[in-house]
Amino acid sequence: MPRIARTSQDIALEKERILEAASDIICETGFNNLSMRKLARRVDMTATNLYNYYAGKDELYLDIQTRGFEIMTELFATATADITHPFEKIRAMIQAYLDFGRRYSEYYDIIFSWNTPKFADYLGTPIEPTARIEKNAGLQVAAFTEQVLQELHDKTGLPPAEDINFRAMQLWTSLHGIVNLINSRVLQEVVHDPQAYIERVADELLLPFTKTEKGGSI
Amino acid sequence: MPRIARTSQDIALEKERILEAASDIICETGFNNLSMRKLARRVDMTATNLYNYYAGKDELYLDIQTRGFEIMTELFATATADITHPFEKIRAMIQAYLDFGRRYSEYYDIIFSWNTPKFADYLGTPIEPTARIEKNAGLQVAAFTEQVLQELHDKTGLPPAEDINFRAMQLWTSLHGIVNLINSRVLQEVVHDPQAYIERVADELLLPFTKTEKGGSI
DNA sequence: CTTATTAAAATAACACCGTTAAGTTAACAG
DNA sequence: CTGTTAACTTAACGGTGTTATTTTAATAAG
Repeated sequence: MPRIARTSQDIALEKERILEAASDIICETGFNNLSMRKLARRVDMTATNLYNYYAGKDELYLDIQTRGFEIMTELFATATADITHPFEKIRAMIQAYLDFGRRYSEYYDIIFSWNTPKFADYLGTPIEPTARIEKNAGLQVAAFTEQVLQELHDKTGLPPAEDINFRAMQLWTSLHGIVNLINSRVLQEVVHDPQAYIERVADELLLPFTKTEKGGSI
Repeated sequence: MPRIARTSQDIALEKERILEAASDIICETGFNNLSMRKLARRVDMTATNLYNYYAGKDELYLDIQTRGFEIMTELFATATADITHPFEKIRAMIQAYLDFGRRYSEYYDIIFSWNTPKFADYLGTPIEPTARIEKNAGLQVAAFTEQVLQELHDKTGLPPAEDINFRAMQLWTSLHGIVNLINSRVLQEVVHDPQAYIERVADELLLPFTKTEKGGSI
């Protein structure tokens, strides 16, 4: 005799609708202007009712981060799709990373902000599964990078097999430093020609993958 | 016949007291737990009365950032004080930067967070002077770094004079990438041995300052 | 010593925030 | 038609930054 519950698929669909609206708000007005009340207004329900779909703002954040990683993965994939030589793939991925960081800066900031929840914060909580999905989405990006480095190693012997992980991480942390400082509007105040700076750093990041490990003027 | 206003020095002293309390709160309970009301409670006044000293939370942030830069400058100074050779000074500064980023992570995060006010946000506002002080404190750190690179150049010819600014910025953005990812608890989830990773990156950052620009195993 | 003046501090209030508890609406099986 | 319960809303709590208004208190002049 009771009212029948919606299928979990229907619920997922509604969550998707909410997530979409949250993404819109973030992209339109920035991450700081996302509030449960505004989000609710946009999906035509009460703020409290959102809690029937998301356990809280944190779970929403996790889904947004996952979405960000997915966008990133896709950007990596399309950027390297038409390229055969792994060295050029790496070059393209560097550009794709910088591109993502700046075009999707709101996603980027949520993902790497220190006051945004991270996987480890949810171990043993009800939303640990959601957090795990987020983490895996991130690891996929790392795996993609290492895979390309592996390709290059197989083809040219560089980087050494034992350096693949290190080089992938180095690419990541180096580019992250730049993107983060750009998005926080600090780099612009200190570096005279940010674009030129970025290009040169990008060039030098490729050096460990060249034969001589030197060269690469400018 | 009116009550006489306090000297601007006395006001500065009271602002200093407030800033001190704010720093304490941040260091004890984290940056996110700093609120005007909590701060007021700690300095024994009302939240609204804080506005007689600080135009708003933003101005407070700026002062905190300035303080952070000052700590950083001092750490750089003491780290290099007993070192004569500029190459070793650079090595020490790299360690000092990493040290600052982790020991004073709350300051670090405020300084480089994208949702914290930056100099450019206050051009033309009443607190532009405060913002300018903050900016200069930051530039001083950069200047310190470039100065050491200049010393090294004068002594060894490396780095080339035209690269001094670039190398200083590269040191900064590279190390920032690491510190930021550590503080946001992301690096730990992806890099197997963070400490080893950091040490190797630090080593490689020194390569452009060595004769061969190669070498430096491990 | 009182009083007018005014700086410094406090009170009250506004509009927001994330979140919870309790109540309402509405759909469906029997 | 009715009992059950899922889905949703209303009311509320304690918090936030901030402004307008009022009170308190110090001090120079009379």
